[in-house]
Amino acid sequence: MAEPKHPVRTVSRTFEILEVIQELDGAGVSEIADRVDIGKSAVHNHLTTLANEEYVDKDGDQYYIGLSFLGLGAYARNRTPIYDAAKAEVDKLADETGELVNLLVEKNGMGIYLYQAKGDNAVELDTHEGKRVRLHCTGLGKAILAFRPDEEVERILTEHGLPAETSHTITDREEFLAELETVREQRYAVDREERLNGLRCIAAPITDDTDRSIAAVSVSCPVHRVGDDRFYNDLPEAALGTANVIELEYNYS
Amino acid sequence: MAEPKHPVRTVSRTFEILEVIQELDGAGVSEIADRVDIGKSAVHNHLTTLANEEYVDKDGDQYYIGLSFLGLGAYARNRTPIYDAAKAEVDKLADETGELVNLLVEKNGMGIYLYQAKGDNAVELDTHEGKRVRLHCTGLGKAILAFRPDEEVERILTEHGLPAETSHTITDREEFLAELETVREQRYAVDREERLNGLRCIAAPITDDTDRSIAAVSVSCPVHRVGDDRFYNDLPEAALGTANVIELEYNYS
DNA sequence: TAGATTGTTCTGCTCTATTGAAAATGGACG
DNA sequence: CGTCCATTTTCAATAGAGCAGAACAATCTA
Repeated sequence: MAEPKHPVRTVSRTFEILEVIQELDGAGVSEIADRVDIGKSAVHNHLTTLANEEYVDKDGDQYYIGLSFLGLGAYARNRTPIYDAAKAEVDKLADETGELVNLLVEKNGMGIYLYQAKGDNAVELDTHEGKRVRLHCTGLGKAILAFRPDEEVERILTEHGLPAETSHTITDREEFLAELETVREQRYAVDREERLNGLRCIAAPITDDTDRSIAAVSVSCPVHRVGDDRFYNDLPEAALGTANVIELEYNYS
Repeated sequence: MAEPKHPVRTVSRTFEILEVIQELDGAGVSEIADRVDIGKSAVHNHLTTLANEEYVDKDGDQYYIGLSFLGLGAYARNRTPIYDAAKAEVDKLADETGELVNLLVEKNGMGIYLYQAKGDNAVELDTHEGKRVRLHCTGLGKAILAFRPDEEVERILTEHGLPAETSHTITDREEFLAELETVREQRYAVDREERLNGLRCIAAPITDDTDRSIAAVSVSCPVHRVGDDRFYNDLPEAALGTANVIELEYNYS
């Protein structure tokens, strides 16, 4: 998006404040004023206004993100057609594997976790619904990029780069493009601790009837608990099966 | 919440715009300017600013709620302790009954749907996660109010009133309080088309160790498909069982 | 009790958001 | 192809809104 010609600064500041509150997991006026570059009284004015409309909860001297955002967030998610088609299947896969199952979509070159379901043994991660991640360092992202036109992949890689998240992250462009080729061949992507140490995933793309990816599902599990046998044999099959069912649901109903 | 002494009007206007977009399910500049009482160019400035930060998606001339809100919304929900304890059980209940299962919490005297899971035969409703409803007209709300101190109930009823949503809504205060007594006795609440014609629900409260309600779960189903037998015998048992498991999970872990 | 920290209120100044009109844009239709 | 109409987008001027800073209140610590 091009820079707005006449930005409304107050709006940006408001969301800046909200993001700080989220980051700090609840915060007070002074604390926020330190991080956002405006005075205490201005922050205070913002917060009382937001609290009045229930966009933040005030508990004593601490302010928290309000549940009103759930209305907007859930609404935005429900508008995403793939969500409706995928949710039940993602739940089922989490149930069957016992692991953490994720659904990711691409928006403006970044990945957004649209939904996740926890199986009984699911790892606890830093991911949560709505979280944004770079595409190159997750299995999900690779699965999505593998089924996009070359020029689109180039554009995204150029815009967002390939910074290393762990020592396993693929940071070389050529190497990454070769990896996408592999993904295309086997129709699923593997994340070998490329975003988080100790975590690996199997991800399968969900494509439309022109074979363009619109989302991806993954099963994430800790390296030390799930051995190679299950990881390289059972999980790809499970993920592919789920992706397939979702595709059918999405494309033909 | 008391009226802010120094409200930041721009913030209110921004959220007003966002709510209009949600209500209209996507809207253009003029359309929004008609509903919000400010000029087109001002609306345009707001929208470009919001789009720049990806809080709205621009598609041609239409603006839509952006997925960035999912991050804030899901975060707010995860901060609600009952969510984590309840989600898996709600899913299970939806699976077993095949109906629509809801989880509601109270905030500032109103009900907020925190989560819902659809069974195979689930009705399609106007409810969605994050939606706010008055407590008096839903089984969920009655289940929550029944396990709150009298003075709190009085305060909420006074603040929000008991407007009729359908011809079955209980609008008389005395009658409503008597209904709560019944709910306390049987430990579940029945919604007999009190919020929507053709829809009835069984709702069970989820209480903490002082027997104060913190949420409620319900099973919703259409009158014409689910007969009295199943409705009055099977569903209460199922809902109570689920509420019970959630309580254990919530209070002792 | 003094001192430190944080939240809240207040006032005037500055700069921002808004208005209103005019210029682009993009269909729809003959 | 060009003419409408409806819409979005730009622009300049101005009213008024948001902000900084100081003062006050409240709470906590030592």
